Amino acid sequence: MTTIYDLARVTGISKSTVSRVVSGQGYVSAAKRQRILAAMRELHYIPNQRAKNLRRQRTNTIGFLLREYFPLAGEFMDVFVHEAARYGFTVNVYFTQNAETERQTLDLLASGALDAVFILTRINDWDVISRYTQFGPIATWQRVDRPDIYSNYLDHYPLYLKILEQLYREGHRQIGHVLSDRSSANTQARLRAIATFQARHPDAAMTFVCHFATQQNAGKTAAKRWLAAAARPHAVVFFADYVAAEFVATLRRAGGACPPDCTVVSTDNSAIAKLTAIRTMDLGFRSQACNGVRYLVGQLTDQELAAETIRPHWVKA
Amino acid sequence: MTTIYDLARVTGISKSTVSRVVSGQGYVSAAKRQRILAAMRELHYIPNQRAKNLRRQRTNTIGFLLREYFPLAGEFMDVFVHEAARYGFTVNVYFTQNAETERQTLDLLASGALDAVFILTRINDWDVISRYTQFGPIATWQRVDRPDIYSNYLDHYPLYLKILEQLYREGHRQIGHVLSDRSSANTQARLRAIATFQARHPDAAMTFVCHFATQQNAGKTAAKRWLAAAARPHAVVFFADYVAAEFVATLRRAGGACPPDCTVVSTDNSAIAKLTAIRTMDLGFRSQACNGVRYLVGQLTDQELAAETIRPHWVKA
DNA sequence: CTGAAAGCGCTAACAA
DNA sequence: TTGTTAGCGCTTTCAG
Repeated sequence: MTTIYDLARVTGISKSTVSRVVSGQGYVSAAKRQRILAAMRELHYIPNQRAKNLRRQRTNTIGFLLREYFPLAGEFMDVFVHEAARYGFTVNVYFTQNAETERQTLDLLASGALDAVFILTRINDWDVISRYTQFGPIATWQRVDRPDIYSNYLDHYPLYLKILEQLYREGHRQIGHVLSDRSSANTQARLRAIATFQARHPDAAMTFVCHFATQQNAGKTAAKRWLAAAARPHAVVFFADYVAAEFVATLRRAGGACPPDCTVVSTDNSAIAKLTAIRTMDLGFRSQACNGVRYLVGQLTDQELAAETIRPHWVKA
Repeated sequence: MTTIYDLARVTGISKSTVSRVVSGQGYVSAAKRQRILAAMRELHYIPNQRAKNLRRQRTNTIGFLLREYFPLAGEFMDVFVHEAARYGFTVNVYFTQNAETERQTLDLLASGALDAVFILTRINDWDVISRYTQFGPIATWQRVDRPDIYSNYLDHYPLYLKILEQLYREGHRQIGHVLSDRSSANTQARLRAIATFQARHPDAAMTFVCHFATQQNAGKTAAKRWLAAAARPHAVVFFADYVAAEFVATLRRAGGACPPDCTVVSTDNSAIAKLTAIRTMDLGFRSQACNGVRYLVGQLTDQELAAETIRPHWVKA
């Protein structure tokens, strides 16, 4: 490993001048710069990142935290990593699994291993997570209203209402709902939308409602319940494309087809929706990923990076 | 930020003794240990990772390189990150995009930002990549035979032959092939299997062969070709579940169904195959991910970590 | 068992 | 424009 010290020794120029050339900061005479540059090439000099990190108190690394893997997480990460790279940041992935591990991972912020953290799906209370903002900026995909945690969320209430109204217009009077965990803010918004819709249209039956904490097997279970239901809803709205796709696949295995047996609607616009031809509404996760990065980078570099505007829209099949 | 120095000052004990307690290395009297431990708690001490990294010439970070995202990459990473975490390593994700960027990313090995590198999909020649092994161990998902780069590959030749024989046994005499890039070692193995099969069964027609460099839109294009083909093969084997799924979706949009119009077989055992009920053979990518991690960690920590044996098998739909 | 001291490789304030 | 110097926070000999 060639170091800056070697370059200084070989060229007979001081370490600091070499450092100036290497980092491109400060004035150096053309003659010396050339000599140093030549030596750099000759000795295959590559600056030591670890030393830089210690010295500058930065690692240019963002932690990407999620409880566990789900297909959309991969697509989200794709966008996130690309956007971070644009600003010279790299992304470290962590599966948090439980509250304890999540806290330990957040400690990496305090230890200086991470400059910032993005939480795709959380475990601990926001109060707990919030404490870590003293060590670095935190952003999340989830919906929170806190001054210290950035959340680029969308209110699901009007959107869900829009979906329901659309189905009503198409003639559906029995609509099922497959929702995420009850505690999630988005689920609560959707439940409120259901209540509003119900009040508006007393002729619509909204009795089929399921909740799932994870995406794994949710679609399968929902399909079984649908098959066993006394009054099967002819339209079901899902909280994730993956779950919707699993629902469709399970139904198909049981000899059904969606449609006509059941109209399936979801809200991600993921690769899976495209493949399985599920009707889906794009809620702008790609923009949310970009905005998350921009907020974090903005905080770290003390600048205001413009956020992309999220435009939810139906994806034509 | 509390440092080891603060702890020393507060307790009146030397830095080195504090360090011994913090790192758990070396002998320290019970009394002093208690005093230090108490101070650590009181001052919320968290060791600085950047300083540690510089000092120990290690970051405990593995770089995960891929050209671009594809659904299976996400599932692969899921396993990879979990396995790395078991050994105390964290994973940094990089999209390499072009040869130049890939080289720059490999430079991170030389800069000490990364301890080791795993290459899911490469761009540069192995000769180029090989040079970086002087800076740290390199493993890959791709098939290579080199002493310095670890590759936990599977010979696709016998497996592909097995798939073809199975289809033949089921009565198929016209089999199509959707393959990856011609330059890939796996594709070459599959082409050899096709040749062998052809020689063995002259009554089988193997005229439908497509090659695709990326997974994006490959299935769609293949479907269009299939629809336009003079003699449509009633069975097609794909190099990736995602591509197979896109093929099926495109055909379905055109009014077809697989089966009976076309039997679709693939080789990943991904989440998508499960959702779309595609017949697929598990080639053990999960084990390959684990083995990749184990090799790299083994090299870094100078031990021999047992590799999982890969057992390819049909996945029952 | 403990402390002093050297140093990982780089940066930046300050002086010249 | 350049060099000297003082660290960043931690680990690890080496004496004591």
